[in-house]
Amino acid sequence: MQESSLTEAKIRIEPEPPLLSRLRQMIVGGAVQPGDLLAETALAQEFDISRTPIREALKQLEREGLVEVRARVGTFVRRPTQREIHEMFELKESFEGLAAGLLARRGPVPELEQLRENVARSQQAVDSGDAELYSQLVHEFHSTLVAGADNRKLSEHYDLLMNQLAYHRIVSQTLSLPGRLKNSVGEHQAIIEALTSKDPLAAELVMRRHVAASSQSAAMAALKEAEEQPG
Amino acid sequence: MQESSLTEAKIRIEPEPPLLSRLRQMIVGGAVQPGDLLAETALAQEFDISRTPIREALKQLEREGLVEVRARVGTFVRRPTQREIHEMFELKESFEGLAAGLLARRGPVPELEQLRENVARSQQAVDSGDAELYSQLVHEFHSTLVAGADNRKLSEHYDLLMNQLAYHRIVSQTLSLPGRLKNSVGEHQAIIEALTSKDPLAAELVMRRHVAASSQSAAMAALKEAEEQPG
DNA sequence: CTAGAATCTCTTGTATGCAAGAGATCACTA
DNA sequence: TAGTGATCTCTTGCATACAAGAGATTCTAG
Repeated sequence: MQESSLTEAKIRIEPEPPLLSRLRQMIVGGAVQPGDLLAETALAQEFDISRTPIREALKQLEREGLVEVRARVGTFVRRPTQREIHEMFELKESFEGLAAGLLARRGPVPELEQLRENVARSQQAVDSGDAELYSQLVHEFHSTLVAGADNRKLSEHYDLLMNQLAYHRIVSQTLSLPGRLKNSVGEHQAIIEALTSKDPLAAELVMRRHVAASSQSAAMAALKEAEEQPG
Repeated sequence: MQESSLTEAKIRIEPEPPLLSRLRQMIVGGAVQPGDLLAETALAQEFDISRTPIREALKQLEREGLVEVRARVGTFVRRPTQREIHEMFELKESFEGLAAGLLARRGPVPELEQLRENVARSQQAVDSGDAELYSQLVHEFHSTLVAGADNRKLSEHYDLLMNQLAYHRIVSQTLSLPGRLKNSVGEHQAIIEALTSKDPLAAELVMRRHVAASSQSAAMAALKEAEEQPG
């Protein structure tokens, strides 16, 4: 292969093609349902573009586990199996545990203050009974925590995972046992305390216990959904 | 979107397109070096196929972090930054720790016997001074352990990670401090004991300590390589 | 000799036509 | 009516032509 005469490529953040983002959002946002056909021709017309870029985006989404491309049959929105959901929750626990450990090791960082503000707002949401807002804040808490680990590769893997869990997150967060809601605020508070205690391993274990607990109710919600919508 | 009239797709293992595998192997195997240009036209001629499938494979590899596609300039083999290498070793520790915990929780499984055989052969390789074989067995030990966790999503993420670390694994395993080699056999033996002790958390911690230790020497090797081949 | 602009070449991005196959539909037969 | 076969339509897979831009090169002016 020919050696490039260019100097080392500068590190640039490349914006993701909007087409890919839009298609992904259609899936994780629930605009299309598992089992739905995503035909290249139809999408090409809808986005007023040729099949080629559509095709590339769909291939990408296949690699992300969001769709399944069946040769000469069609591209379908994928529904994770029960087993995959279980596996992904195990990974989620590991990722967020790692993030908590790394964050605790970093010491005082801006993200910690964001987490504190998040908990305060979450408490207000619980007090005012705004389940929708609370659900959003819970998601934000976990995202902020992972971002605070300051490990981009971890973030990449985490985003990949959470996209696949997205539609299940919707049901899990909203349908989870009401009793867990206010309890969750307390757990988030405890997590912050562990993060500031400068004991990374303790922070990791507290985080993992929290994720495992919330995953349990989320998995139950996912199971319930699977029963209601038999494939 | 039109609902598919098909019954739920059966779970089938789809073989990966050989083209993609071959291109990936060219990169992780070292046939092409970081910075090298992978021009679609040249590859199309080399593989006697049109640009379209080549292009799709390259996009895939970009998503895997192995190449960088610069619009209207070229597709180049990517060299991970020092920071990324550090981040990936952190992830590796987490992944293999999770795998050890899951494997320990599973109890007696065939993979454990494979690991014992691996250690026995590794000891022979050390005794006979076969560094090449030993390096290969070390890799096999870790692969077997992750596979034994019986979590496919974990395996997917792990494979993704290890492909990116592949060319660094080459140097790290072969160039790592000779003193660590025989020490490593002992550590592998200790890991197996922890895996059979039915204490998942202990197994995880032992595994993570081992990975962290070996990562340190590997990171040193990667750093050394980076100095020798300035971008 | 140097600086700068125009040009030129090589690259990827996109559109489109055709091939091939999977699956649904419909006709036909026992 | 049930089963079976051919056909037909819709899908993705692949090849290719053209567009557009980045960067190296060359030419020109000072």
